[in-house]
Amino acid sequence: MRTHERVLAQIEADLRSGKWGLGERLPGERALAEQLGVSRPSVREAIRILEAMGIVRTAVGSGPTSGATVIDRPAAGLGAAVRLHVASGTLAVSDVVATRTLLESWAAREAATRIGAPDATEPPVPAAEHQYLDEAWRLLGAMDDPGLSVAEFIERDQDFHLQLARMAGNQLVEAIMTGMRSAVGSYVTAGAERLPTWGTTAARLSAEHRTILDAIGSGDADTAEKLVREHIQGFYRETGLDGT
Amino acid sequence: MRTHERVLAQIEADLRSGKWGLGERLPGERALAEQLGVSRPSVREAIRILEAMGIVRTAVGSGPTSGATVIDRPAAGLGAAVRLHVASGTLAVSDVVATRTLLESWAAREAATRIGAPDATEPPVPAAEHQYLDEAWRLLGAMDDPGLSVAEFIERDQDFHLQLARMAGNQLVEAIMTGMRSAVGSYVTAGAERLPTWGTTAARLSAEHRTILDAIGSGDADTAEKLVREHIQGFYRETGLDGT
DNA sequence: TAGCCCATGTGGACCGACCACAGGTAGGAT
DNA sequence: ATCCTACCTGTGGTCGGTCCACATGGGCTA
Repeated sequence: MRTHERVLAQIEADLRSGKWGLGERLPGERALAEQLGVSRPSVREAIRILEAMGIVRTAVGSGPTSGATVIDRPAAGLGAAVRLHVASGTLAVSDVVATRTLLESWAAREAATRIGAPDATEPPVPAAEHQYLDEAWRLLGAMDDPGLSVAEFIERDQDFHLQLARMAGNQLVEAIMTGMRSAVGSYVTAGAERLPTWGTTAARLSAEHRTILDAIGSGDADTAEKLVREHIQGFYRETGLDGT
Repeated sequence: MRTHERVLAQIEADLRSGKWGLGERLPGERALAEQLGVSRPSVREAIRILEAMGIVRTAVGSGPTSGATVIDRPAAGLGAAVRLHVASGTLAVSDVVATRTLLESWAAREAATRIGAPDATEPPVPAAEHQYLDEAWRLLGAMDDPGLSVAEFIERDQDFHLQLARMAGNQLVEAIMTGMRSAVGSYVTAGAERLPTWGTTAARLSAEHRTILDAIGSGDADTAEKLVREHIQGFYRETGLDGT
């Protein structure tokens, strides 16, 4: 096993054992190198990987915010992986779109179910779903601004859709959605900008968003799932990003 | 922007432009460093990330297999990201299980649909689905060996389930499934080994596998999806990995 | 002609140094 | 006593160079 892999394995074991929790700082690179009996470059390579995976963030300087801090950004690693493989041609954008449709229509169903029948088994955040729902409505209002550029509209649209994923309460699904967003966001914006009738499309998307939120808010899982699927598929078909 | 990030961005751009395709080799670390006007450690850090993401593989020595070669292992990066975040406590195993259930039941539906109504729009691999189906049946036969240990059985079980995902023809879904497998495989094996009545469970799983393959083979999408969902949920409920 | 051996190119690992940066702190000015 | 400034210190960022292990392949030798 290569040196940086040993370092990585050690840090992963320490994470698993709870030695370092969220928000805490790893020892400095020099200290870590000495503790593990390896050189500083090897430690740095391991930390680079952790950083790319969204496990830590690094900062120079001194004080409590400097050094390598444990964070929780699963979407960073997932997004980078998807983005790089789309770049290399391994992953087709159409596959990403299909996966997004799948995950998000499921999320809508799940969200509607949770809203409709509040799960009493989650005491820490009893009304979290409604909080997310309110935030979604707020984002929806922000999209009505006629002065928005295409890119700005898409930005808010993605925020809205991310909010839907969040309502399902599955962090992995949320992370995958966020990752895919960062991976293919530029393709989506480019596709939207090519549309000659963008104004019409934007209005239709907003209207659909409202029907989706209504369905979720009233706990109608079947309708919510169906609407989301048609909403996403319709947009990608229109922009030609669905692989056809 | 940090130096290794510039290197990474450059390589990603080159990948996107098709400068280096699958199976080709990147220039050597020394050459790359000189071309980009950076030091070798910076190049190495960038390559480390690409390696962790499953974009390249590195090998020492000389000859055509040495150096950094472009590969396509999206599951490597996705798996590492999921595994590390499970280790750090960000992602719950139950969320991973839920996501797996979601993706795989969709894959079963998709596979059955494809088998039932062969898609003539994919000329390169006309009978790929049937090929995968045959392979799945073969794996199923290998699981009947009564001399298998729990770990060996689970290993084949995961291969079987991966085969299902493959039949859906979505590389991202397949990669996510593979990644999740590597991320939580040890939890699954540990859970299975705790079961007092493993022999009974194994026999039931095998029987369910057969009904699933039958449903897919006959193009019955609804049944295939339902069976897979119940199959997975049943197993995780039995082993207590579903979060309850 | 067959076999061996070493030149060569590759990544792997390390060392030591210097830099930029941000906090914290001690000192001086008011 | 208070505030401000200048410096000290610890942090990651970057670099150049060195040496090593390894695998190949071609040239040399028997």
